[in-house]
Amino acid sequence: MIPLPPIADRTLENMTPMTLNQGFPLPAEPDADRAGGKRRDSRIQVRNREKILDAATEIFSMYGYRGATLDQIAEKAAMSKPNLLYYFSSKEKLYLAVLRDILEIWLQPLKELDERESPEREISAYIDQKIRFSQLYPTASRVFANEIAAGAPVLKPVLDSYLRDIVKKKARVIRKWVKRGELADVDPYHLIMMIWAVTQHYADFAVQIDSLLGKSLDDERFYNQTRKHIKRILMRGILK
Amino acid sequence: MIPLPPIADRTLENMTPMTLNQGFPLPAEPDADRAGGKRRDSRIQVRNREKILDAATEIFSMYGYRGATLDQIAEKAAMSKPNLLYYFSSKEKLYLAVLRDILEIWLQPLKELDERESPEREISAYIDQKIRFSQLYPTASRVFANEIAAGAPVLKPVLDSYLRDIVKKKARVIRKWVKRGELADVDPYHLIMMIWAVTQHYADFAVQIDSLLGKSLDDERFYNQTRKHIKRILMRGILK
DNA sequence: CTTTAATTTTATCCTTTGGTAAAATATATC
DNA sequence: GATATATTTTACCAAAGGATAAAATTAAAG
Repeated sequence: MIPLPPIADRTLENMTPMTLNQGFPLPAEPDADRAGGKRRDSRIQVRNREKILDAATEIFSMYGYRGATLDQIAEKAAMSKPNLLYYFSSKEKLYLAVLRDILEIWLQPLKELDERESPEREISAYIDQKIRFSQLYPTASRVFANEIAAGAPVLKPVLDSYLRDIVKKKARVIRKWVKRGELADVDPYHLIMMIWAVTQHYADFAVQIDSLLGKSLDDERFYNQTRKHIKRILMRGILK
Repeated sequence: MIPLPPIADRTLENMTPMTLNQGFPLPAEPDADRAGGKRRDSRIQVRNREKILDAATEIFSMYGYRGATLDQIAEKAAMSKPNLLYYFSSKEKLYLAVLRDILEIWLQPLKELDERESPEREISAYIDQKIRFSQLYPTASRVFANEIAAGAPVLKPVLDSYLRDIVKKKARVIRKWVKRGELADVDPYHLIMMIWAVTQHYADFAVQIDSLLGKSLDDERFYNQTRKHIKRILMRGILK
């Protein structure tokens, strides 16, 4: 069992940061929630958990933690609510599982910034990865955005420690590039956030973009045009 | 009364775009919802509506339409729920009122882009206004973001027509600048979205930024640093 | 096959939530 | 200050939503 404090006085609803996220990025599922018995990870088990996580990601992405209902998620996953609860014993645990998955893929690209390479190559690759994430996991991106907008009740501890450390480290990399004269004199933090902002925007505001242009990143042409355009302007803005 | 179709089969919950937004940006409150009688706009009336709208904006910004509860909003507005419902007869109407207010200020700056001025001056001013909006109305920005993430159940018609037209018009302005050789060869739509993305990010992800930097746009120093940084990179990226 | 364990369904519970009715109180106008 | 109107409070209600219990079904193992 994930050692959650009692729900009553400290819930996601109340926006209080969770107390548990000590092991990082998020507490490794401590074998916890799987069906009680012995015969684990049966084919059916794996398939259903995946179905549920997908459905949950989609619903959470639209309505946030509070606005999403288990009924909706169950319906999207094509199973009954109690059946869903057989796999994830509470809405909160399900949400945690979803966030855990998202965080992992969200963080990965940043970690790869390598000061030994040229900023041109590295930042370009980073933008590529971020926009690819927006294309592949737009719902995940929105779940993340929602969590932040809600005050990061779950992720706050992660932001405050883990993410903070990584970003600090990568800011140093960028600063090194600036000192070496390979990059214009930009603030590393603002640069990183600018890249996040622009790339995530295409996932988070996909509906708006579709309204204005009738296009989405699913369209390979549009995807590439977007990618190149972002890179052109940003790279021009920051390279010496 | 705002002529809303019956709630049962067509609600925000169901994400179906509202059918009403024909008058634009959003249906002008057709005198509708005020307390029934004659003595309108009493001081108390104005004050309470404002209190409610503020509270609602804050709560909606955190939890979205579905996740927000009237109890929360009432509490934040320091009044009882039935009292709140005396001023706005339903959650849906309240949400509409909030969105109406937001849309107005959100749209304004874009309209002002003027092709007779230089792009340098105009785009710079536009960025200034957008970042100022993020500073002054971060919650409004998040309500907007939430609405879009939810599939724009209310704003879709507005995006599809009104916003679309404005953006199209302004894209033409930008294209003109490009043709005149005052601007690098950028795609107008992507440029506009890039500006939206970057400026709104500072409102929508304020919690994340606070985690990473311990700063917010409320801090005048940080505000100006941010503003200048965004402008420096973007302007450098797009000016000839 | 039979037996045991895993999965799914059905029925149900309690709390929250949007909303109403009507009584009570405050405010303004004459 | 009496009367009419506007505002606020109190008491509810029905539906939705998270969760549980236990029966029914399905799948796996011997």
